[in-house]
Amino acid sequence: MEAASGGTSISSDRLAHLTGHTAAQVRRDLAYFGNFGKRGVGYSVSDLSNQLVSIVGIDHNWNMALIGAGNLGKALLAYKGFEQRGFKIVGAYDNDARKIGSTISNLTVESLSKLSESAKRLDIQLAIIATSAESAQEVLDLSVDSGIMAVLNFAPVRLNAPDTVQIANVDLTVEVEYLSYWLTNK
Amino acid sequence: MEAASGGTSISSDRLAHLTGHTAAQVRRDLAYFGNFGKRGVGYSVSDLSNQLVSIVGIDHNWNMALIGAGNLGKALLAYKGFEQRGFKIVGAYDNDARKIGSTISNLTVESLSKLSESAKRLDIQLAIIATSAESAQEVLDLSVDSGIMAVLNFAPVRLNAPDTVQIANVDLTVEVEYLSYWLTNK
DNA sequence: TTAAGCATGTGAGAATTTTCACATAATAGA
DNA sequence: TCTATTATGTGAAAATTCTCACATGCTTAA
Repeated sequence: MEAASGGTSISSDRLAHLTGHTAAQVRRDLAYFGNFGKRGVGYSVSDLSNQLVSIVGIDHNWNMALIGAGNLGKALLAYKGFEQRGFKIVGAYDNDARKIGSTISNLTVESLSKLSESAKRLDIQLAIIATSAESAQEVLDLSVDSGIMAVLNFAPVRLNAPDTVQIANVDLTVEVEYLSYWLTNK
Repeated sequence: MEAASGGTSISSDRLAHLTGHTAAQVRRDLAYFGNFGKRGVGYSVSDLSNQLVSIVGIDHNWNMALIGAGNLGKALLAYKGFEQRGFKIVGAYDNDARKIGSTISNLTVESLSKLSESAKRLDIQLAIIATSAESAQEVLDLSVDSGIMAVLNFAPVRLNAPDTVQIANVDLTVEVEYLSYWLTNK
């Protein structure tokens, strides 16, 4: 169980068991990024972790803008999971005059018109869109204009962006609909 | 543009454009469930919608239990998207004595020990797990024992359940990590 | 030093998914 | 009625993804 680097090691078989994949799949996927394992031994847990952290790019902090300070936006501001992994929400923006100026989790909600200036000043690379479906495309366009290159979209719409901007969609209703399908057809 | 049934119709080409897929893919996927289209015309929007609503099983309501009344849980209770699509949260549960008895969005948070009885009484088929990663497996086991067959899991862990129970995972950190990878390696 | 045991990394093949391309059915206009 | 046009549904090919199985390298023990 001891790897050369001193740490405990883990086999592809065990990783597969833990993640719900097959051992061959784990080996192939890891081999895509490099030869991290040691034949006859396995993968050094600490080495592997360091390598992956570096590859995924979470070895340094990213600054994020939260756009949309409704229920979901508030929850995301309060959510500790992002910051733990190096994703820090440094600005919150909304178009609703009743929300602008209010403070949530130590951040003051600003007018959306401030986004472009803030993005540059605060070095924001990533935006979270937690607006309604109707406003989302407009907000995305503004984000792109502000130089933001990656977007986490919670609005239930397919957004159009240039290829230089990456969008990850989180659609909660799609997930429950999948479960509904399963319950219906099981 | 008019389909036989009277409604407006839409082509696979246009559906593809709207959803970000190819026309051939749209046709094959729809054909898997039945021959909904009309050659030379397209798909009747209203017919297609009805068919899909029925296949996905959202032509009737589902009752859900929310487990974990932290920030995320509160946001999910306040989120309108579920109810709009026929998913109704009819019970909220937590183990934290400070949360039990409090009211969020017209629902009183109950002790987790009440889940099993409530699930039967309220005909709950679906659970949302919005607890910490540490509690999630335990909460899942309890849900399974309570007869719940489908689970939407927000805790960042891979849960083990019998094959008769379906789990959909929503891991927000995975999504931002994907964006981080993209920003790092673009 | 040698042999036995272990687990990686990876060709080769299998399985799955996607795309191509066209026969077929429906519609509209002359 | 006949012709031109349109867009589905689907075989067949292409591309991609996953699995099998084993040569290879590392470790331990005698």
